[in-house]
Amino acid sequence: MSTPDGESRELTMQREKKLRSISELGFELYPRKFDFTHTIPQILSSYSGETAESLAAAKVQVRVAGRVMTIRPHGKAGFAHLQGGGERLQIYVRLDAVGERDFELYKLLDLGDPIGVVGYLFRTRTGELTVHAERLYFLAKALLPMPEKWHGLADVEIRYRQRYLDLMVNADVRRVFERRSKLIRALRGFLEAEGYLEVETPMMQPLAGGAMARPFVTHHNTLDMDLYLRIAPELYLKRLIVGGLDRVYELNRNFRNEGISTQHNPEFTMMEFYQAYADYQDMIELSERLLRHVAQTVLGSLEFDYGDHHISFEKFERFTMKEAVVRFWPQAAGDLTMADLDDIQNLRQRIPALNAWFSSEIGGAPITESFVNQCSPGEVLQAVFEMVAEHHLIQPTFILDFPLEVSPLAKQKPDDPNFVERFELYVGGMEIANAFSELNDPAEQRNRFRYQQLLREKGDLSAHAIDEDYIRALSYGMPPTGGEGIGIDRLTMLLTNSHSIRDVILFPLLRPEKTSS
RNA sequence: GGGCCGGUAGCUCAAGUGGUAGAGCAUUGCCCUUUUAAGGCAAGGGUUCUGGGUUCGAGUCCCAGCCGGCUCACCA
Repeated sequence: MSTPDGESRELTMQREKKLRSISELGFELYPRKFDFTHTIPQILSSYSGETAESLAAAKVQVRVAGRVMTIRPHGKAGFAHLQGGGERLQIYVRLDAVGERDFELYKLLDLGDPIGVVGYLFRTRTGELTVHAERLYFLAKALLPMPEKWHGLADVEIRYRQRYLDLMVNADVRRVFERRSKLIRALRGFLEAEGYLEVETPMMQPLAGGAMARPFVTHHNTLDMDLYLRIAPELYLKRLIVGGLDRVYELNRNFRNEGISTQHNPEFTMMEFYQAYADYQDMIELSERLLRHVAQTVLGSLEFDYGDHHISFEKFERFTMKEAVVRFWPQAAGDLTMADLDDIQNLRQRIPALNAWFSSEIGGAPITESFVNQCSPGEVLQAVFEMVAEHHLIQPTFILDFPLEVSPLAKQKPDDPNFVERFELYVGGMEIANAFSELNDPAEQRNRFRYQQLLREKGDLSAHAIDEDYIRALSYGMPPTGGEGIGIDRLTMLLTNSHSIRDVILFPLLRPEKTSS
């Protein structure tokens, strides 16, 4: 694929031959630069309103560069479209206007060649704004053929592997990444305005903490030590809260050595932010304002379509995890009350009926018997929540109050120590954010880590490691703090109506390309 | 890793129940000074993903493998 063979080799040889002919005409093959007066979007936005008459009177001179995307020769004249800045502008090249040498160049152009044009603007008989060329400049050769012009580039693998081709021919792909950039700028702008300081903390960590996931391992030669690519910046950001940076955020990559899916890429972008003297209720309020701000900035609206759904950021639902389970519990699995959820034996007995409903109605994998019997009440509750409620959470919904056992870094609820002050935000059936009142009692934190250590010894590779250095930091006194992480790729998916995370990551991880000999 | 679907010209796709592998675009040559999926005439281009098997005969049927997509699981 990367090295052309067979027929495409022949195409390359044809184009190399043209390149030699272009050289023989006296053109420099890979010139250093091209001075332009306008970009293609500038010409389109400035002169699209002008009539043929006003253009003929003004005879606006332009120097403009772009990639040749269409060629329509007509004997001793011809048209082409140049593409730049995601837009296209037509040029008209005629022998008597550009001269023999430049017209020979026009005839040697291939789809994909970057060129420069000097000329004046006019409208063709069909009314299209066009550059009447007076000089052509050769800027580089496309030795490999462009994607097919009718169907564009459809092969999903090539779209991801050779994203530059995807960007060249699929205008909406370019718009997705422009919007992603705008989204990130809006997030930074919002947090800066709230008095947050952007920081950078280690990507390579001696312990992979701050989340429950399996890490990537690497090695430092001089120190002869293994390091982990971070699964989260969380524990470092809270060390900064201890240090008195009362509002910090980091917007960067995390790495998790887990499966790949439409919602998971091994490296993904997370924005985590921590605010001293706040709790998770404050983070809910902040999240609502933040999401409304970015939707308004990026889309100009609080409402948008996501697949078949119309989503609105006007209103955010709130349920505790237990409320959500009761609310969405399927009739097919019998009646369920809040009281039933407090009785783990009762809940366990209902799993078979729930599994039967799930496999027939939803088609997912059931909760296994060994999971139900081995795991803690909190883990069972979370599994049941994900099974019955998650796919209902299309409109923005905060799920509050998670079980203690699945939340080793969050503070307990004062009136119910089996649950913690934590929420996750769901939109479009996806988990978008995760936040809690940060646990700042070092003794309690050590107990939580010890519990995680037990899970680890039982073989749970994603259980949290004990981080004594972090406990030491907490022991200097961390103020009460609210913290949150927002999955930027998923938020981008929502705001661009993308249904695979690979469509919002320029170069998603792929299996290595098979080498052609 | 499991399930489902797919792999035919450079690209997008066709080829009843097994019977000479085709089309459009792209490419090459010629004609054409306002076209835009420009047009006209002509030409070249294939180990049908790989390896076995069944058959007189396989793009088509069987087995194994490779690659990709979707989906489920782990996870955010």
